[in-house]
Amino acid sequence: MPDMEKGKASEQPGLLLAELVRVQELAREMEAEHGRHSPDEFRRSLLQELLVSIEKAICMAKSITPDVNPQPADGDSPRSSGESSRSETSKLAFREQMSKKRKKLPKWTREVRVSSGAGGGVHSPVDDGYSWRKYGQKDILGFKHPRGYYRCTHRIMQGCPATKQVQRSDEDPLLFHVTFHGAHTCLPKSPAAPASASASASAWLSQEQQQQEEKEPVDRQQQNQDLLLRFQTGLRVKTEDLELGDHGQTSVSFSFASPSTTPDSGFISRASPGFLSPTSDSTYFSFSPYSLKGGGIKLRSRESGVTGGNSASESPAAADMDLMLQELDFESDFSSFFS
DNA sequence: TCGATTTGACCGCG
DNA sequence: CGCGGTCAAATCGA
Repeated sequence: MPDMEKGKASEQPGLLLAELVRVQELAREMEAEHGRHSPDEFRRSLLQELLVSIEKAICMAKSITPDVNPQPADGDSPRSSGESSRSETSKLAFREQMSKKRKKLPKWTREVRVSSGAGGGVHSPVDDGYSWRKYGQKDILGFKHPRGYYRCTHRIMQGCPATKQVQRSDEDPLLFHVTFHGAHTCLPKSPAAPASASASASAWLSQEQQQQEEKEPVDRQQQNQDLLLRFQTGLRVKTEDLELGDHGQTSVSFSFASPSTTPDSGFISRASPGFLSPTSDSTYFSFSPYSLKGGGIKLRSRESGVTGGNSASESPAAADMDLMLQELDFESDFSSFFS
């Protein structure tokens, strides 16, 4: 079950480097934070994030180390079985390629909790700054709620392999287990000259994200802060909904319809599930939502997505990014490396 | 009109 | 053979 085989040796180094840079940034942030009176929670988040980055870096390093993954892969050679109705060999080929690739992708999970008081619990505010496109939903044995499958919107355009699965917790409807597969390779259009935070941030964000963003302009001051914080606000805060209530029935409109739902419901954004582009030298794209929170900076979140991304019936009050990283663990495949 | 989501079918793996 | 993951046609909605 080695999930993460030695990824493309050619790209891993870049990712690794990016991750290391991130680690460094986080460390600096912590250092800067040292003398300050920041909330414990904030520190803890930072630390946690730092740990995660380190772990990722280690995994990547291992993955590109020759002897760590002796298995050349593979076994899924072409199945001799008769061809399935799903005709088109090209399709099949594509699939096999995909699945083969998937095995190489790193995978990690995190649990995320939404703090919406409103009994809503209707949507999962799990967002990480990337734009995802849902491509499936399935009821999973043993789970009360269906699991949502998302992949990076830029899969086609940029061949970004990142995917994630969002599973609402059985016990706590406000808790979501998010499993990420693969790192993002999609990138901002090389922000050659990141003159302003917004500029760079926009570059990083996808079109739709921008669309959403534009509805919620970040005020100037904030932008400066953001700059300091390395675009932490570049994160899009959007709500994605999973199933609705208990019936498992789905209805997007519904979840977004509730104008009165709690303002802060929603959102958790954590960034960095993806890595920086290997080719980019843009190390400034290091998101760190926690800083936002802890730093006392509040994201104006009327667009927190709760309301479908802008209908903002919410109070302009800054939502205190109630994000909580409950736990963040690397999956078994990762642990397999350490054994 | 076009991109995103829904949803049932398909398919490989265990 | 069942389950989890993905595909893709139909549908939604901005």
